[in-house]
Amino acid sequence: MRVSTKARHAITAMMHLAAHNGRGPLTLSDIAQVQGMSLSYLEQLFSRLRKHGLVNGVRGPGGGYCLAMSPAEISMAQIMDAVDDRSPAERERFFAAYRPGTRGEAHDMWHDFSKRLYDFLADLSLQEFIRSQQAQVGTRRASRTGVELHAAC
Amino acid sequence: MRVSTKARHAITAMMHLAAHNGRGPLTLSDIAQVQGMSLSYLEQLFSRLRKHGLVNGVRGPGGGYCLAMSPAEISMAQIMDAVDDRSPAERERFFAAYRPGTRGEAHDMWHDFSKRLYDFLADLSLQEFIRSQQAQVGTRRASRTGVELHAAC
DNA sequence: GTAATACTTGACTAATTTGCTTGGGAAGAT
DNA sequence: ATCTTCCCAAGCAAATTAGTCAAGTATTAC
Repeated sequence: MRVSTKARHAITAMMHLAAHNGRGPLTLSDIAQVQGMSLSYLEQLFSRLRKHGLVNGVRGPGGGYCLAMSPAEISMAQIMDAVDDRSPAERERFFAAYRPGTRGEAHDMWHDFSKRLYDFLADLSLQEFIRSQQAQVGTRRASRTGVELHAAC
Repeated sequence: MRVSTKARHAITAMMHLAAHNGRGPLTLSDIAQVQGMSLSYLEQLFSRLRKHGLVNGVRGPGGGYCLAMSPAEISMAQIMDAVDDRSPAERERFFAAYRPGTRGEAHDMWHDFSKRLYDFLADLSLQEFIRSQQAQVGTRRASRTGVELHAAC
C-alpha cells in the first residue's frame, strides 16, 4: 500500500480527468491548483502518461488533457507503471524471467505475492471510483450545444 | 505494486520464517546469507518486526527468530506497517480522519482507492504463500525427538 | 498575427530513503 | 566462562524522490 507520492499525484490527477470525462479537456494549471502542486512537476508526470498512451494532449486555447480511453479501460497498475516509466514489455519480462524453485522457497513466495498485488491493481480501473452521474457519459458523446468538442476528447 | 525494497526484504524474511514455522528458530545470519544482505540491516528490520509483535527473538546458542503468531494471522499490511513503524492506531487515524466531500471529488476517489488497497493487503496472509507441506504444521507442536523446542517457538 | 496552451529539455536543489558500518551491550546454552 | 545469538544506537554514503526554475518550441483558436 505504500504507494509513492508521485504515483498518488498521478492517480488523483487521472481521477480528476475521469470525473470530468466527456466534458472537454482540463488544463494542467487547473489540476495543479486544485491539487496544490507545481505546474512543472505535473507536466513531467503528464509527459509520461501521454507517452504511455493514457491521456491525449490538446494544444491551443481551450486545450488541455483528457483521457485517451474510457475510465473502465485504465487501471491503477497502468498509471503507476507509466509514471515510473515501465513499459508493458518490461513488466512482462519481469514476470517471465521468473522460474519457480530456482532461488529458494521464500523467493518463490515473494514472486507469488508481487504477482497477486499487480493483478489486483491491474484489475482496478478508474471507473470503479467514479461516483458522480454526469461523469459517466459515453466517452465520445460530444455535446451538440453549438460548439464541437475537440476531436481528441 | 511498487513496494519499497525495505518491505521486500522484510516480507521475504518473514516468508522464510513462515516456511520454517514449527521447526525452531532461524538465525538472522542464515537469512542474511540466503537473501544476500547485511546482518546488521536485517537486525534493524527485525527490531521493528519484534516491537510490533510479529516475531519472537530467542537468544543464546541455537536461538534466532520465529513467528509470534501462526502464518494465517500475519498479513502483508502488518509487515509493511511494522517495518515503516506505523502503529495500528496511526493506521486507524489515517482512515478515520477522512470525511467524504470535503476536498473535492478526486480526493474522495483517492481515499477509496487507498482503502481498497490496504484492505487487500490486510487480507493477504503469509499462509497464502506457503506451499511446502511440512511447513504447515500447527504452530506450537514441539518436536519430541529428544530435544525440547524453545518455549517462544 | 497574437494569445493561449501544450510540449520539451536541462540544470539544479532539498529532503528522504536505503543499505550498511561500527561499536557496543544483554541473555542464555553449554 | 565463553560463545552464540539477539538487541540497541549513532552515524554515514549513495541513491532516489520530489520538486523548482528557466527558457524555449509547436500548435491552434480567435
